[in-house]
Amino acid sequence: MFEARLTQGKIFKQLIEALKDLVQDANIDCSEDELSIQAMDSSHVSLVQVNLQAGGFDHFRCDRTISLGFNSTNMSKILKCAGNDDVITLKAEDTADALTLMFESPGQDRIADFELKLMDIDAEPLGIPDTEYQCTIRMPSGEFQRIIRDLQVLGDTCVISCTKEGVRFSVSGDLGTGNVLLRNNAAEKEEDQVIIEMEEPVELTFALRYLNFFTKATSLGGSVILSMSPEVPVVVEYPIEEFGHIKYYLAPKIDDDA
Amino acid sequence: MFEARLTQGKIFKQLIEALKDLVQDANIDCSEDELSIQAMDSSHVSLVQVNLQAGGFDHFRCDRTISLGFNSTNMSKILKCAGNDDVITLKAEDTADALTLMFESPGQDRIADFELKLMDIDAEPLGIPDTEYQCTIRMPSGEFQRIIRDLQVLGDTCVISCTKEGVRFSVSGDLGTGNVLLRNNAAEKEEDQVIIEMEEPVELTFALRYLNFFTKATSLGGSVILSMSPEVPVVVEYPIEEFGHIKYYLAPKIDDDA
DNA sequence: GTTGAGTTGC
DNA sequence: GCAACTCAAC
Repeated sequence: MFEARLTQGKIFKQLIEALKDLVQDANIDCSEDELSIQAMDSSHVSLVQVNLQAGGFDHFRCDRTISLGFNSTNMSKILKCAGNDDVITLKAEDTADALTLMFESPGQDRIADFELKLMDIDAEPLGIPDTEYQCTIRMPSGEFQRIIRDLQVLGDTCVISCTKEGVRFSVSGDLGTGNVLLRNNAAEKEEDQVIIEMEEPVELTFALRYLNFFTKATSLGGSVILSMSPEVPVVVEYPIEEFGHIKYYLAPKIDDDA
Repeated sequence: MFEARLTQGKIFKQLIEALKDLVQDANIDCSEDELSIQAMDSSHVSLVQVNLQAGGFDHFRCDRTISLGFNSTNMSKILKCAGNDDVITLKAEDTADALTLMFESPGQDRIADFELKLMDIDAEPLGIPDTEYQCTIRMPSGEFQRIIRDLQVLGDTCVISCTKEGVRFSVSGDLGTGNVLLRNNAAEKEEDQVIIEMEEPVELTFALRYLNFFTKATSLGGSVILSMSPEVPVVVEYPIEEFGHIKYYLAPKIDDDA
């Protein structure tokens, strides 16, 4: 059987919220080492990938690898029934067609359990090579969210160009154009830092619509890490301290103009 | 060329917010002395007029008078991309069809620049005689906002009557009637003062809808000044300390009942 | 069109 | 810290 107990149930709530707008159905894959979720969005443009290390749970048991296919809207509905301070426990028998979610209030004076019906989902083979990237930008996640939200006012496509000095987000549309430049900035507070590691400058173009979906993960942590290389998908990673991460992949638009 | 730098960018944000509900399109007119905006509201009932002295900017350069026609909704959208603590710089070439807005974060580690496409607007000839008024009331701007908001509950028309003793705002509607009387009051704090200067008592009737639009300027300053004479438009002025003002003009309703 | 969440100002 | 407002999701 599978059983995972998470004192900070809020993290699991936030993770599901951070992918439900993007993917309809997905598998929770559990091994004895970790819980992971991988899925492409409905239009097969982007990919989301969640990893939670077994050690980050307060209790974790997984007798055999198991795939639990869920509908993210329904999962979200059930998780709305959990308080942000609740302890959340996930349970499934090896052969079960349902996932049990248990919500315990901090004082244990309220215990709720829900069963979410599961579904069989064709697990798409998702080979994600763990490559080196030419540019890596760590910045405050709130800042990234703000920039994406702002630029959306002006258009639906955004150019991200990274040099040693900083990273520039540009948009152009009917009302006009916009640019936001963040300088490499080793602020005192780690959460305010903008840290760029770069071998070669990189400039890529993306659909703001998807970048905006990604920022639903903002509340999971203070930092976001963008990794870019020419002609390959950008990785937008929200690390979850001592526990894992949620990563989004989005292929750049190809400039036919060039 | 034209270039104006404003450390307190918030003021410009607030000004645009204070007129965008009232006017769709307007010109920013710049001379070497000042930046001004004048426009009638869409239904040609009221008029708004902004003046900012060149000396109030941290840098101001205007080689030749220039009119920059903008759509206030679009301007507002772009200004939403500026933080309240940002330094805002406006720039335009003499022949430009776009206005450049630059937003610098306090620490300068974030620099954003936007271009707003401009439009040609027929500048309506707006002769505003600088007359003496029979009554002038200076009161806390928050108090004025509160009164207008409260009275709107009861009706859509408001009578303002000013005597030496005080100013009375009256409304009458289906639910009942309401009156708010403010006494002449030389409070210690200047911002709490209600100061009435009067030659003859004046009583005028106005549409609350427009007075309410005017109160969008409340955050620009602690005081508002109402100037009234019989049968001419009231002036609702929000002074901006050491810098300029935003003034609204609204014609009184004529009592056919009388 | 309705509702909810986030953000921002008081 | 609270409330209003605005934007986005359903």
